[in-house]
Amino acid sequence: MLPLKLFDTYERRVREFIPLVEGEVGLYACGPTVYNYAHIGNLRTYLFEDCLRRVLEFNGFKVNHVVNITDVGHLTSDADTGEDKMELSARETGRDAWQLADFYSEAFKADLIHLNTLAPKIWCRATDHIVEQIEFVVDLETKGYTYRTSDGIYFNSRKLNNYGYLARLDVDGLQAGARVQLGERQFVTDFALWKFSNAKEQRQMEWDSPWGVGFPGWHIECSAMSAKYLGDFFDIHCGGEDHIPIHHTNEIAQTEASRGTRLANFWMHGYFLQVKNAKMAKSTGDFLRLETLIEAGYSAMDYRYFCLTAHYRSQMSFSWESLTANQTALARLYLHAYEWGAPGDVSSDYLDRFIAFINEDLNMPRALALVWDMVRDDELDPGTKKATLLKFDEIFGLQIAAWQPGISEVPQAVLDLADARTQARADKDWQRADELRDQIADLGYAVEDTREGPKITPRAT
RNA sequence: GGCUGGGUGGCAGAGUGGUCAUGCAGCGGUCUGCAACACCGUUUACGCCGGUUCGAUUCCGACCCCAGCCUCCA
Repeated sequence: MLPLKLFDTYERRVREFIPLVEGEVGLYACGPTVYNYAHIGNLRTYLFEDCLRRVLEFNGFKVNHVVNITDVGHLTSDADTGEDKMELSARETGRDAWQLADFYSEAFKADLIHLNTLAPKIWCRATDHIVEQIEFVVDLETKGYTYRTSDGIYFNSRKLNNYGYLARLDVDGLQAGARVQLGERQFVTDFALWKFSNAKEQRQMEWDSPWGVGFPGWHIECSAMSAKYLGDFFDIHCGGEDHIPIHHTNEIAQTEASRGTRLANFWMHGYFLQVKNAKMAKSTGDFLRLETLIEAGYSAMDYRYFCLTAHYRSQMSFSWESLTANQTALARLYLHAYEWGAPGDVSSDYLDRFIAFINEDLNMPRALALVWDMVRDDELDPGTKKATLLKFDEIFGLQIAAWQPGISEVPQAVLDLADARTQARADKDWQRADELRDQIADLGYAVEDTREGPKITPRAT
C-alpha cells in the first residue's frame, strides 16, 4: 500500500502521514456554533472531514474522531467585543438558549446523517466542559500568560515568540492596519479566555469561576476538550479555512503556552463553497441549507457527489447549473452500477490506481475520473466493475449498493395513468399514449420509457 | 491598506516542463411509435506582459482581476 500523504497547513506542504501511536489516529474536527442551521458551505467542510476519516480507515487506522459543539462563548465579533451568539439568537427568537442549542445540534446531526457521513466517536459540548476550560485558564494564569481587564481574563499573545505561525501572520502589520477596537486589550492578537457576565443583565448561560461569574472564551473549549479526549499532542486537527488566522492560531497559542505543543501534528482545512463569487455566510440570512436542495428536487447524495468533484483545498463555486450537472452524472453512475448486476472480484489494477489518488492528499476528483474510465473500459466485465465500484464507495460514501430504480413517493393516480399508458403503447395506440403522458405532466411528473420500464420523475418547475 | 491563497475550454473542476483529466452542456450518430434515457463519436482552454528553456498552461518576475482573514464565518 502506498503511503498516505496529507497537506499540513502548519508546514504548508504535503507530507507523509505517520500516526503518533501506531495504527491509531486522533482526529479533532471543529464543529458548529449551534445558533442557527448549517448551510451547505458549512457542510462541505464536514464532507471533507468525512472523506479524511474514510481514507484513514481505508489505510487501516483506527480513528478516534472527536467533534465539538460550540454552544456558548462564540461572540458575534472575533475581536471579543461582540455579543455571545447563543444569547443573541435566544433573545431574537424568544427561546431559551439551552433549547436553542439542542435544537440546532440535532438539526446539524440530521444533516450529517442524510449526507451519509460516519458518526464521530465522541461529540463534546462546550457547556459540558466548563470545569476543564477553567482549569486550562488557571494553568495559563499560573504560567503567566494572562492578564485581567474589566470584562475578562485575556491571553497575552506577546509572550509567545511564534504567535501566528500557522497563518504566517505578520503580527506587526496587523497592529498597523488594525481597524478593530483594542479596548482594554494590550495587543490586537490578544483574546479572551474568560468573560465576565455583565452585571446589568442576566445571562442564560453563566458559571462561577475563580475570577467571578461569567463564561468561557471561544477558543479555550477546543484546547481543553481536545486535550481531554486526545491528549496534549494528537494527529490531526481540522476545520474551515477561515479558522486558520484566528481560531486555530489561538488554540495553538493556548496549548503551546500551557502544554508546550502545537496541539496537532497535522492541521488540515476545508475551503469555502462560494456562491456568485462570495462565500456563503450565515450572517447574511439567505443561505442554502441541505433541506433547500432537497426541496428543489436534489438528494443529499447529489450534493455529496457535487462536493467530491472538487479538491477540498480549492474554493468551489456553487450554482444550480453545476449541481444539476452532477446530479445527472450520479444518476447515470447509479444506473450503470445497477445494470452491472452482482459483484465479482475487485480489479486490483483499478484499486491500486484508486489508492494512489486518495492517498495523495485526498484527490477525490481524480478518483472520480478513474471511476468514469472504468465505466467505459471494455476490458472489464460487469461483475468486476461492480465489485470495484462498491470498494471505491467505501470512500465516496454515495450509497451505490443501496440504489435501485424506484418509483417511490409517486402518487397512485400518476401510477395508474402510467399503467394505462403502458397498455396503450402495447396496443400501439400512440395518440392515447401521448394524451396520458400529457395528463401525467399536468400532475407534475415526467414519464420516460427506459429499459427497465416506465420511469416516473417529478418535473422540474 | 496589511497578510494568505487563487486565475484552465459554455459550466463545474483536475493535472503536467514536450501524447487524453473527468463530468455536464453543445454538435453528429445508434436506439426509440415520437421523445426522453442509455450508448458511440466529436468541437472549444490554460488572465496579461516579460524572462529561463530546444520547448511553458506548468518554473521566475511585474501587472491586472478574484477569494479568504484583519469586521460575522466552515
